[in-house]
Amino acid sequence: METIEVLPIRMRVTAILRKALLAGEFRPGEELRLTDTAANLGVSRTPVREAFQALAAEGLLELRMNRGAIVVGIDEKFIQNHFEMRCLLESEAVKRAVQHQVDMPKLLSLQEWAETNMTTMSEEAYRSYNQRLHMEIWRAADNQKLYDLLCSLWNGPSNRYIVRDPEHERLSIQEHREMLNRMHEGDAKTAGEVMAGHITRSMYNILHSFRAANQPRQE
Amino acid sequence: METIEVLPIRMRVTAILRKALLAGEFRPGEELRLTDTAANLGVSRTPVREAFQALAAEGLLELRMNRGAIVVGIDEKFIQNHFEMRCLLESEAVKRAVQHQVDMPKLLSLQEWAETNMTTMSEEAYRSYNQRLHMEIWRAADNQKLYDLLCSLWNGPSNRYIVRDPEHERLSIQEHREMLNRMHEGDAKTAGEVMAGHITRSMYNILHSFRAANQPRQE
DNA sequence: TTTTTGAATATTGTATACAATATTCAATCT
DNA sequence: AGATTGAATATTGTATACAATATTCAAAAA
Repeated sequence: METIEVLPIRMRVTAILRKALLAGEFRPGEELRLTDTAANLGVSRTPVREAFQALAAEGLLELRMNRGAIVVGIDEKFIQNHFEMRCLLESEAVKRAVQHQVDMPKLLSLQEWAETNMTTMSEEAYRSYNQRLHMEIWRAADNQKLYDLLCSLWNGPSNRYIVRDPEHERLSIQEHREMLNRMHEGDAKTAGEVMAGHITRSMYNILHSFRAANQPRQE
Repeated sequence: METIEVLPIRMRVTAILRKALLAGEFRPGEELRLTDTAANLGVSRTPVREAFQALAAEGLLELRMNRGAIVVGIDEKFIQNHFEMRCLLESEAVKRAVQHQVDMPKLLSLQEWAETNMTTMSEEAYRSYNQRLHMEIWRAADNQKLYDLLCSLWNGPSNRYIVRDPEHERLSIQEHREMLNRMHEGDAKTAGEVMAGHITRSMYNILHSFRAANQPRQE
């Protein structure tokens, strides 16, 4: 029997606000009022309040006692900070995955699928492949806390593209292949370095589109 | 004018439950019911619910849709996972602190105070010194996300001693001195390694008291 | 006996009520 | 004028009400 999973309102509100915050739809320093936000979304204050607390834990909002939430600005520094942490933790995950029992056949079949369908993949298909590949590595790293930290970072600015970027997807698939080869050889150190390079290049990619979206001062 | 800061109930409930969970006062897998917990603490369900969500984000509880929260077991693996992440991130913070503008005079005066008062320090004084020293390094690392991650890890099993351990405090102060010397010389790599060793030794210390508290099976 | 059903019970998720805190702004004082 | 007070307003934090979902368990069916 198929059960249809409906997310609680709190989750949907969190996702909606997170997306808006990362897209820069609120001004940095702006106050978000519980009552207004709830009214705008057509829900009560309770789930919005809970969403605010989750987003504060993610560093996207700052909660002030009895005075609501203020928007933390998304700037280049913010994006860099996020990616630097992802870089550190993803590299660590790869190294640990090699040392533990990573399921190489599973990773390789996923990778082969992506390489075969590279040119015809939908954006959704690419994102699914990408997430599955990364998460399989996190899982294999065999450290629940590392896994949790990477999951929370995944919701950050890392994976919020303005528009689809086929060239980035092509390069990523190449880098994944390179990394999987090193993992297959048991070369944890090099595999970790390839991952680090992959994340760093992704950062430059995001920073580039961030600048394109924010800098065009038409003087 | 001195203002007395009173924490919201949600915060106090979170702290109380976190402490109890880390102390193993609930059985792993046990269901925590919102209604019962609220009644036990003498508050309404709302702040307890919010505390549950925060603790779930910390990995201490698992929230199930419409079915309350279950207690995640604190075992040696859990403690190791936490410390391994702290080790990775604290080492990184030290290395970055050296490369940025760490306030060495501030750190050194704090350290000198601790060395002078080593034998007479209260537990509270030691904890304050320890936290200030670590946090000053995190701050100097100049990456807000790294700082936030380390703050959240600080609330984990790392800093929950069963009883006071003067020998551990003495060794820690020594290790801090060694690390500060390397930082002062600008040797980021070695300073990071000293930090890693410090955290790892702390882990063994906690694991030891954890075993002492949990293993004594009187057969 | 074992399985299935469904009403009764229990518990959560969301909305709303209420009390406490913060903000605003016009009136008052220096 | 500029600072200060304090009532009116707004907003949050907590409690409670209500609706939806899950669990239990006895009765019916196989």
